[in-house]
Amino acid sequence: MRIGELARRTGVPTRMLRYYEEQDLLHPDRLANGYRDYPESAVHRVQQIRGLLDSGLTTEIIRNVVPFLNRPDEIHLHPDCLTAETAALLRGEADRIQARIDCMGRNLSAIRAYLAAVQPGAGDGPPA
Amino acid sequence: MRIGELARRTGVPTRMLRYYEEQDLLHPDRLANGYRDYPESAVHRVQQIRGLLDSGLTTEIIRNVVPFLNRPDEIHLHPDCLTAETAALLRGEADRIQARIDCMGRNLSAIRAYLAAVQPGAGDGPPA
DNA sequence: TTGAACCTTCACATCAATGTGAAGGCAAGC
DNA sequence: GCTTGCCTTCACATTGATGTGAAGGTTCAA
Repeated sequence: MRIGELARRTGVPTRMLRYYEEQDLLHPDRLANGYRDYPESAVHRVQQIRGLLDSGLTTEIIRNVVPFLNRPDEIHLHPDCLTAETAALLRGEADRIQARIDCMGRNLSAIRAYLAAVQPGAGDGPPA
Repeated sequence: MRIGELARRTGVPTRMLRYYEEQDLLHPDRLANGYRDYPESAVHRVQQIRGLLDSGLTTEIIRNVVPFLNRPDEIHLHPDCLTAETAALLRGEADRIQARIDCMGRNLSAIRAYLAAVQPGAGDGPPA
């Protein structure tokens, strides 16, 4: 598909899709006329990128982890290609993501606890 | 304590501590000479702010939720002070934080699954 | 063949978070 | 008193992710 359709289907502006390509997060083919040509899987890929970006990761980090996020049915990288350094880097990123999740989880609990204490029964479905 | 000690104890530069104050995330008292005077609890508060910032939240969002993150033993806000709008806003923020947690959790799982598939036993403790 | 709706690249603007440093006031010790 | 180290405010620079728009090529359909 071309860039406009991908933008429509993901809600990500074309400007950003080109930026992600510049940052080596996407690698669309080119049609004869120079237009970018994205595979169907790009929709999922873009959603992953957006989620990671929204979660505070930089494009540099995402560039490192995104090759490993493909669906299992896509064979894309042999374990042989995974150097020890890359694996360590990946584990490091995973740990940092875990720390963020933990941090947000703690704070979220505090917020929810506060809301529950102040307005019991609100937000978790009506009591009848 | 003064700003220098807080910076040392949290690892956050004084520049940022002043910025967080400007953003209404911190409200230190002032000594007679104009120096900022932080309570002991500011250490924890700053760590919360850093964690949320690292998790991709903006200072605006943090400003909205941070008053409700105090320890339960600190009575700081009567339920009366919580307008319906504030509660709704808070629930909205909570939902967005939840969405981030979910998103990061999915990506984290994918990364960990990949690592586990490629290097079973690494990172989860030695097999003996 | 003209116009609309795509696409291209390029460039400059913006915004939030942060770095850096100048110019100067205050406090403690020598 | 002077130096040293802390603090103050102010301002300008930078970085990463974006917005915006110009100038122009390509379909396609009326």
